Order: sequence, then structure tokens, then C-alpha cells
Amino acid sequence: MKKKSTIYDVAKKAGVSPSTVSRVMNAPEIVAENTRQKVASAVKELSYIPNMIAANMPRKRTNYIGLIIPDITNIFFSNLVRGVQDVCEKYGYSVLVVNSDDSQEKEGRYLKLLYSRRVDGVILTVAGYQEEEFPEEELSLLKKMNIVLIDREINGMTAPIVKVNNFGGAYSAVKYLLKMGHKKILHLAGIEGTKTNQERRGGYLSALIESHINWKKELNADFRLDAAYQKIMNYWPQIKNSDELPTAIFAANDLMAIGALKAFTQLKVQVPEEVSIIGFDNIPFSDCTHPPLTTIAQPTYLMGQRAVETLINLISKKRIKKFIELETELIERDSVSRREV
Amino acid sequence: MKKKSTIYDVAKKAGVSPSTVSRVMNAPEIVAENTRQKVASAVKELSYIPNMIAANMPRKRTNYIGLIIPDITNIFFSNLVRGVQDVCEKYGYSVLVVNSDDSQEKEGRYLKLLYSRRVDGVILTVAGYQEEEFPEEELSLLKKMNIVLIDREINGMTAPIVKVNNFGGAYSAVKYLLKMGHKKILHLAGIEGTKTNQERRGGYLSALIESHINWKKELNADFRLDAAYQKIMNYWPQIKNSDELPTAIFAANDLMAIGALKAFTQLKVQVPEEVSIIGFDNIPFSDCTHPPLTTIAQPTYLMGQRAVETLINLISKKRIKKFIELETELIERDSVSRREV
DNA sequence: TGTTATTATGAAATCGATATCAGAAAGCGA
DNA sequence: TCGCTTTCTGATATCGATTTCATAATAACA
Repeated sequence: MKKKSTIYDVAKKAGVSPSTVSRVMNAPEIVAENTRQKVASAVKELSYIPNMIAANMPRKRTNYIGLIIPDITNIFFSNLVRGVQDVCEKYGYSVLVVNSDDSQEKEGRYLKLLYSRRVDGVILTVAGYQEEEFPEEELSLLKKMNIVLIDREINGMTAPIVKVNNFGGAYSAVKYLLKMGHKKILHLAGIEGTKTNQERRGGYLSALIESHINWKKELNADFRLDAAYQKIMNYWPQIKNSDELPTAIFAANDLMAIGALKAFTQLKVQVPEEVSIIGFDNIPFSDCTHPPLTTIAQPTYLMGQRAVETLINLISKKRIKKFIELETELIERDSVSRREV
Repeated sequence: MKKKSTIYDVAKKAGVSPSTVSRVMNAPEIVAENTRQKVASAVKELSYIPNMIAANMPRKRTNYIGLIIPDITNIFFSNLVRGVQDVCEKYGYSVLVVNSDDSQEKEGRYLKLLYSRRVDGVILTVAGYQEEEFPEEELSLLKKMNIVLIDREINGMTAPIVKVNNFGGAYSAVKYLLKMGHKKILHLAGIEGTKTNQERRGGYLSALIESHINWKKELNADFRLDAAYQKIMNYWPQIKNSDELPTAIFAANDLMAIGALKAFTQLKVQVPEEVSIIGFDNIPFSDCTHPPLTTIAQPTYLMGQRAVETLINLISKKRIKKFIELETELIERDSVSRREV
């Protein structure tokens, strides 16, 4: 591996000062055509590529942003990540993605890492499992950095947030089921600690109350496919043939809806003839299930984009909106059918 | 935002030199218990977190690795990314992930970016669409960096590679179809330029030849779900009722298999009664399709892990295996049925 | 007790860029 | 031609760590 060439090498070869080389690399228009050419050819000859590490120091910015999500293998997040990456790319930022696995401890560790790496800002999906109060150390770190929250709010923090109208989405999902004639609607709920889940649960309950429906039932599956699968496998046989049997399910995300679908296939329960299911998220493949899943679509890619835009404005101290709430959309497919009585 | 404290601040507060603080942070065992304590409490008091940017310069390493994949929203890669991240985390590296969208031009640009950011090494899934010869500039960049290839080989480059036995996997998939009595097997192929696709195609052809089957047919869908869907939607009606009609399909990846499945649902063609389908990859959700997809499993997470381990050994100049080929596994589910002629 | 190792610390150079400031050269109006 | 901008370039300090080398203090040994 041959030695990397530096700005000094280029300067020497071109017969100019390092400052001039720096100018040619960063603001070519302010240097005379003539010198610019000389430098350019020296750059090419040495195949010089500037060392951004060195550049970052005096500049006091890295053009990195950190992205903390629960888990990249959770398909919900990959579109979001891509949205973040694409906008970053456009503005010359790079993204450092880490997985908190919804653990507060990991979240804290990564925040420290990101700080240590001096990222210009962080986009954070707060970890779901909150052991206790927000630790002091983490909170003070958060205050030192440019932060934009995404997807989940966090009590006692006033960072800008980009989220989806979870309440409204859930509300419209349940309203839709009611409109289709369902009166016994089970709720497959997500991680209890998360604001997201609380809001969706709120939408569920509000829609029921508004329609004077007293029947309600919740099963918790932490937003996870296999947990939902297990819960249904356990629960359904118990209530089969009783009047506890729901005619519809509102799942707080598609993953759980798909888990339920899988369980029903195995239990030989027909969807939507025997139970209707509606999900939340509209993840990829939710249109490839059998039957294709009716769901509430979230604009995940857009969320990622908005979050970065906000963050970049925050970094460059422009005016920003503190609260961006995107709307959901009902996607009618085939997992919900009309139920008479 | 209050001023960040530096190693000098800590040194002053603790009444020692910056060198000593540096030692406490990096090799505490070589400094006297007494001074270590003084420094530690100064660190805590100022809540000092070292600036890794500054540290990287004299050290000449960044503890970053770059990861170039075609597209993070392609679900096949998320497990791989996670494998990379988890091992990196263990060894104190951070990962910079970028999407080439299978474009050679983007790949080149990102390589340059990664070089500029002075990552310690790069894990690269070579872009599928190769316009022409590998550009000189990119090649010389590759030679300057520590590179580990993943998934796809590249002609005329001798970097270590971690891949899957594509030939063997495809071969066993087609052998399995033959064993189930199928004699007309269509191949849904991926991006032609990729070695991966060539190998899988090779496995398909070899299995046929070995069984003295002359019937063959290929449709190309670039590894993409929607392309596969379209191809089937166009092709099937044309050949319906002719003896061109295949009884089974070997798709070069699950995405295309799922696209085909979707088309067949729409065309009211029963799977597996009328056509059997076998995929490749075993992506998440391939067990949630209808019917659950029989497929060839790739150990993607493991591939990511192996790639990083190799890269880290390469970086630290340890001995490495130049060629790591992982085995596939046939996952029998319900999309293939026996066919008695 | 004098000599040599060992351990613990500090001083100063260094990594490779940027940024500030100053000065030379060129352009321009009177 | 003189003075004043404007344009272009270079010298030098700086960012915040690490690293090398030197030295003081202490321990070990003959």
C-alpha cells in the first residue's frame, strides 16, 4: 500500500501553498484560473483525495449524523433508514446507524459513542423498554447534541419530533372495522412503554367509546411477529365457540398482524370469513400475505426524510418546525370483510 | 450548548499533563493508582468524552468500516448488515452503510467517499449493473484500501471474499424439483451481470443436464419482485394450455418467487397444485406467504459476521482465509408439490 | 553505597487539514 | 501618476488528541 498523498505533497508539486490547494478543493471560484489548473493537475497526478478526518478538526464538524433505531432487521425501519440516507447524501452527510434493540442501556452507550465521534446531530427512535427514569447522564448528553426524535415521543424532552398521527390512524382503522359491521374487536398491542403504542391504543378505545361499544379485549405482543403468533395460538383455542370470540382484530403493527395470520392459517381459521384483521404500517410484503393485508399506511421513507431535513436545519441554526405529524392512510386490501350482526 | 471539554481541561483540573490523561483513557494500567484517581474524577467532573476525530489523526485509524450494499430496503441485506454491525460493535468499530443501487457509478463515488473518510476497511457487494470494464480509478482506489467482498465475486480482483455456494444451492433446488417429478422447470433469473446469478443459473443448467432434461426456459427479472410479477403476468397467459407450460419454477431469489406468487394469485393459478415454486435466500416473511415458500436458505447474518471478521484480521494484518464459502440449506415448506406426469 | 533497571510523568513534535490575517499584484478612477 | 479597491496568494496558528523521547523518582542489586 503506497503512502497516501497529502495537501502538502500537492502544494509542492503545484508550486503553491497548502492554503491554495485547500481553496481549490473547497471554493475553486476564488482562485485564479491559472493556479487552479496547476493544482488540479497535481491533484490528478498524485490522485490526491483529501483526508476528511483532518479537515473535520478545524472545521469543527464531521458531516456525520447518527441514527439510532431499535433494529435494522425490523423491516419497518429499512425504508426510514433509506429516507435518511438519501437526504443525507444530497447534503453531503454520512449516516452512522446503530441498533438499540429497544434497550435504554444500549441507547445510552451509543449516544456516548456518537458524541465521541462528534456527529453533527442524531436522529433517535427512543428505546421502548424504559427501565426507570431517564438517566441524568444520558439526558445531559442529549442536551449537548442536536437531536431530532422520530416515531416515538419522550416525556420530559423538548426535542423536535417527526411522527405519524398514531391516534388518528388507529382511530380510523377501528372506525373502518365498525363500519364493516364488527362489534367485537380485539386489539393486538405493542410495547407498553412506548408512546406510539399508547397513542394507537387510545385511538382504538376512543373509536369504541364513540360508537358505544363496550366489548373490548387486548393482547400484548410487543410489536413482534412471533409473540403475536404465540399469543393467538394460545388464546384462540381457549375462546373458540364462546361469545368471547372476536370477529375482528386491530393489530398495532403489521408484523403482529402477519403473526396472527400465520397462526390462523395453522389453526385453520379463515381470514377474513371468520376473523377480519387490520394492521398498521403497511410494511413491504403486507400486500403479499394471504389474504393481502388491509392496513394503515405510514409514510416511513418520508418520515426519514423529514427528520433529516429538520436535523440539518437544526445544525445550521435555521428555523425549524418543532412538531411534524404526518398522516396515515387506510389501505383496503382483503383481510377485512363485512360482518352482518 | 456549553463548550466541550478537552484533554487539556482535564489535565489542568487534575494537575497532570495531557499525556497522562491520554494514558488514563487508553491504558489505565500503566499509570499510578493515585494519579489515575485524580484524572478519573476530573474526567467525571467535566464529563469529558474524548474527541475521536482528534484521536484518529495521529493514530492513523478511524475504527470505521464502510459497507457498500445495493439497497438497504432490499430485505435480503438487512440481516447481513446486522451481522456486520454486531461484530463491529464487539471490536469497537462503527459501520458506515451506503447504497449503490447496483450502479457502478455510485459504487465508485462511495468508494471515494469512504477513502476520504479514511475508513479502515470496506465490505463490498459489487454493483450488479456493470457498464463496461472496471474503471481504472476505482480499481486503484480498491488497491489502496482493505477490501472484503461479500456475496458477489468480481473478475480480475483478488480480494478475500465471503459468499454462499450459489451453484450448489441452485443445483440442489432443481434436483429437488426433479425428484418431485417435475420435468418442465422454468428459471426466473436475476441480474445478468452478477456472478451470483451466473452461478445459480449454472446450478440450474447442470442439474437439468445431469438428468438428461432438455426442456428449459428462462425469464429474467433482475432479482426484483415487481419485475417478476410483471413477467409472469405477461408470459403465463401466452402459454396457457400449450405444452410450453412449466410445472415448476426455480426463482433465483425469494423476492422474485414472491412476485410470481402474487401474479399467480391474481391469475387464479393454484400453487403448488398447478405450478410449484422454489425460491432462494429464505428471507424473512418467506414463511408467511401463501403457501409458505419452499426455498434455499442462505446464512446472511453469518455472512456479515464472517466478512467483518475477515476484514478486521486483514486490517490487523493477521492471517486470513481468502475464500470463505458458506453452505445453503433446503427449507421444505408448501410451495412445491409432487407431480406425477 | 554506588550503579543500574524500572516505573511514572511531562515536554514537544506530529497527524493533515482549515482559517485568519497580512501583503503583493492588478485594476480603476481622478 | 497617485492613491484606493479588489483579487489572489502565502505564512502561521490552530483543532485535540497521540507518540516519542527525555528525565525524575523509586526500586533492585552487587
